[in-house]
Amino acid sequence: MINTQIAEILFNMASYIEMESGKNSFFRARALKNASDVLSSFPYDLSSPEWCDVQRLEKLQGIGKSTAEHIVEFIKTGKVKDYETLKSKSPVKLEELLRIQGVGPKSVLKLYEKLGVTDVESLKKAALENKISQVDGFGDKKQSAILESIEFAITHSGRVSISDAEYEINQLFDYMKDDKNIIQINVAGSLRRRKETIGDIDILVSSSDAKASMLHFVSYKNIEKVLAHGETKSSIWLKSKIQVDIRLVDLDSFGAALQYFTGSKEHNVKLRNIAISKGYKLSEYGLFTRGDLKLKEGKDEKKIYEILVNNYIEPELREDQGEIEAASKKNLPNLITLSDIEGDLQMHTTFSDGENSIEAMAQKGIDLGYKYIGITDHFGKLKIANAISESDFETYINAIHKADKEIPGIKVFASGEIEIDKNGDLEFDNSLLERLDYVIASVHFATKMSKEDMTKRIVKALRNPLVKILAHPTGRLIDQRPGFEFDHQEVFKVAKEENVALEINAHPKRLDLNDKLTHIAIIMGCKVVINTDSHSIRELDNMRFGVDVARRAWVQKDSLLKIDF
DNA sequence: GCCGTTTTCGGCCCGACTGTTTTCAGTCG
Repeated sequence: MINTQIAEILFNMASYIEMESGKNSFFRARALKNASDVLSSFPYDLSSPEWCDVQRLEKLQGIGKSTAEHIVEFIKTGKVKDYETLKSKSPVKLEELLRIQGVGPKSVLKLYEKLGVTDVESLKKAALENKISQVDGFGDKKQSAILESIEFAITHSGRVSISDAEYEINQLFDYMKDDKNIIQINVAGSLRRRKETIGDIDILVSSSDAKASMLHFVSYKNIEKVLAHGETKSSIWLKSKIQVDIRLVDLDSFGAALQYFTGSKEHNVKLRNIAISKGYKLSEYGLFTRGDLKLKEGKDEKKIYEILVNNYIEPELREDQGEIEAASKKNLPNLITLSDIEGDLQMHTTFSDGENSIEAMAQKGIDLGYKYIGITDHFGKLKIANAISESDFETYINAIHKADKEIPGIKVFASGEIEIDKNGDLEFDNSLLERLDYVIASVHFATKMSKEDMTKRIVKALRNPLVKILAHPTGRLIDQRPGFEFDHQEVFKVAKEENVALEINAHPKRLDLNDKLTHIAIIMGCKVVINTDSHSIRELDNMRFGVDVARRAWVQKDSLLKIDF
């Protein structure tokens, strides 16, 4: 998305400015970084006509005239002149060097001036030649830390999926339980906010013996390297290349610390300002009355929210997307939970590319407490997915009907995932499709169309009365490929008119629609349906990741698809 | 560069940790 690109440019501009030694450069840089944060969590497409406007953008908190002009310039020309100038004036490849942990703009400047370091390659060379440790302010430890960070950066792609992060944290928590000094332990940060990808994992611990608990943490067997080991804060790299930061806090501050370290940064800034306006000071140590600095509340996160904004705000909402205002007006959404999910309407069996039988999927559905499942094997020309042909149709639908009849305790719907062809038609005999309980339509091929053509293609499929669900609407794969381009607003509008539910695909690689688009869709009145798109019984457990997306998108029960087929 | 019950100038969050120092700068979150 273009928002991310612009946010990245602003961040990079800030880093170049930070390298300058001008009087105000520190604050100019911070302002740009702040603007970058605002844009990276901004839910609307900045390139849309309503937002690509300097005067409109300037009204956003943290965006001033100059940043607004950069944004519009980038959308119109694909470049920001000031950024190009900064880059061309600078002798170093700053963006590349800053990916090395522990290396910041000041170090880059010094290493360039003293050693002529301009990129990661020359940085590595200087370290191997033992030159970095000779520079003022650097030493042996710093030099070897830089070398290790370079190695790490090569093998570490950046963010990991929420499912990988969750797997790691479960293992680590099992280990931490062996330390009997621990009174309380919680995950914080973006994992607690249930973001789709996680940069690093933050955990918070209260212990009767802080020193011992910290030692226990840094002795974990899956550690690749201990980055920091202090009294109240330590950081490690796991062998799986995920960074974990731990904080030790007093039980009396636990709620405040949990609030603080859960973030997001933007949410916290706003909450702290509310605290100030109400005569308090909020920090990770507690909520204090401003004059005498008396502790008002620290232990209980819920109470802090209640004092400041009348209502507890769920972690998934803490992105400064209006949740603080909504809380103050007692207008927060009543978020769905996993127990609101009554079934799963997209899954594949051995009839196409799945691993398990219809019966096995149904049994697992029963175990999960579902009222229904929908079998949606691939149909038509998708050879790669072993799709069901028109001549196989009879066998397939009979097998589902048989399972539905013979397995008590769950309704098994007969359905299929049908490809939307380039023209927007369903790639299968529609008279056969009519015999299914519902049709789930999706795009897998010919995705490199113009935005206009793709919009027309999807809209035409939505107008087909057989189609009840649009599966993984954007086709994105997290960290692998961006979604295909189409006019989201137009598609959502038609989905609402035609009563087609938009899928939140719960597979951790997809999570499509994402939180931002889902939020826009439900505001426009669309229904959403969370499906796992499972290809095995194991994957049916992924439902929770879809629920995370829905919660982050403010989805309440009345926005979920109600079965009427 | 951004912002404003301190509103067009003057201030901007801050604490922990590390490494290199002997009181502090840089980085990170």
